[in-house]
Amino acid sequence: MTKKMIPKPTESELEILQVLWQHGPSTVRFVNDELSQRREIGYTTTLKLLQLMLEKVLVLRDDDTRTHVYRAAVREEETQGLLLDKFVDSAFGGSAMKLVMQALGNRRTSREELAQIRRLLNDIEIQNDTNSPANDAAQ
Amino acid sequence: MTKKMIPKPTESELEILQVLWQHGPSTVRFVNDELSQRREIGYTTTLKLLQLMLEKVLVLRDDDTRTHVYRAAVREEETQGLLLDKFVDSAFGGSAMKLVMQALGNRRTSREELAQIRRLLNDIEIQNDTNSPANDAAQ
DNA sequence: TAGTATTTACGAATTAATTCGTACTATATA
DNA sequence: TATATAGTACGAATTAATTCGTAAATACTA
Repeated sequence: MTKKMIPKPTESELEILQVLWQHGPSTVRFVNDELSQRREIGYTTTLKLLQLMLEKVLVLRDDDTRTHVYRAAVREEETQGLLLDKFVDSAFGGSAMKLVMQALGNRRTSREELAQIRRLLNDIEIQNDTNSPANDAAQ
Repeated sequence: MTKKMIPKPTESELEILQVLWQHGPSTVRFVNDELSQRREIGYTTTLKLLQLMLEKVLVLRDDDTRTHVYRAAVREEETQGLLLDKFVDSAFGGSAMKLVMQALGNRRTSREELAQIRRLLNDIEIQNDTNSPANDAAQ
């Protein structure tokens, strides 16, 4: 049942995935232009990164035309979930709660965002009650 | 005004900081024993890591006795905050909200934890109202 | 005291990530 | 067509992180 195991993208690879997730399938030129807005980076560096990402199957490419077009091979939410798990583990000793509290506590959060989180909390609570009334403690 | 700039700890350095934060000042031997419970690692590797961390001033050490004692030089919350900022930026394109939603959505959260977050949300809302009634949007 | 064990210091190998130069090929244009 | 432009492939240098071996010093123990 060989599950599709996403390799953890590196910092640079993540930058590129962000571009592809946000703008859809793109040429090396386009990706490089985007990255260049954030930092100094040569064209062939971007090209090489995309080629390496192709080997790792983090991206796919259409090379029918001379100018190749790359697109993300991994979903945004899935990848973020993977990274989040590792991050919670390495930086917060496994406590997602601590991370959430820290994230909410240390920055300005608008009324709209607060409301959004409350809605999510309500949903979660309903889920908890519906599915297992006794299970009010996490693992 | 030379602010104290914390260098971003690497993965391994973070592992060690976790041990020091959790157990307080420790010998190389102790840190190594702790790390060994999680993964394969040689004694001199741990030693070397601590020595490098000393240079970066991520830790301090007491070398009055032959067996040196290391302790964290950076605070847990502060370091986590720094890492969180970078992580939000690199993995979530700067959106702390997306991260929080993902963190809450993708795992079981107990009733007690939900209540804890609600309390925090209330506090934040009061702060928002008190300090700047008009400012209900984060930049 | 003689030998064993523990510890520190430090050089250096290894591995992974990032970066870019150069050669080559295809396309566009003067 | 000949020249310039834009693209891909790929080797290799660089840098950072991790790992460990070995030597030297100190402390323990038989």
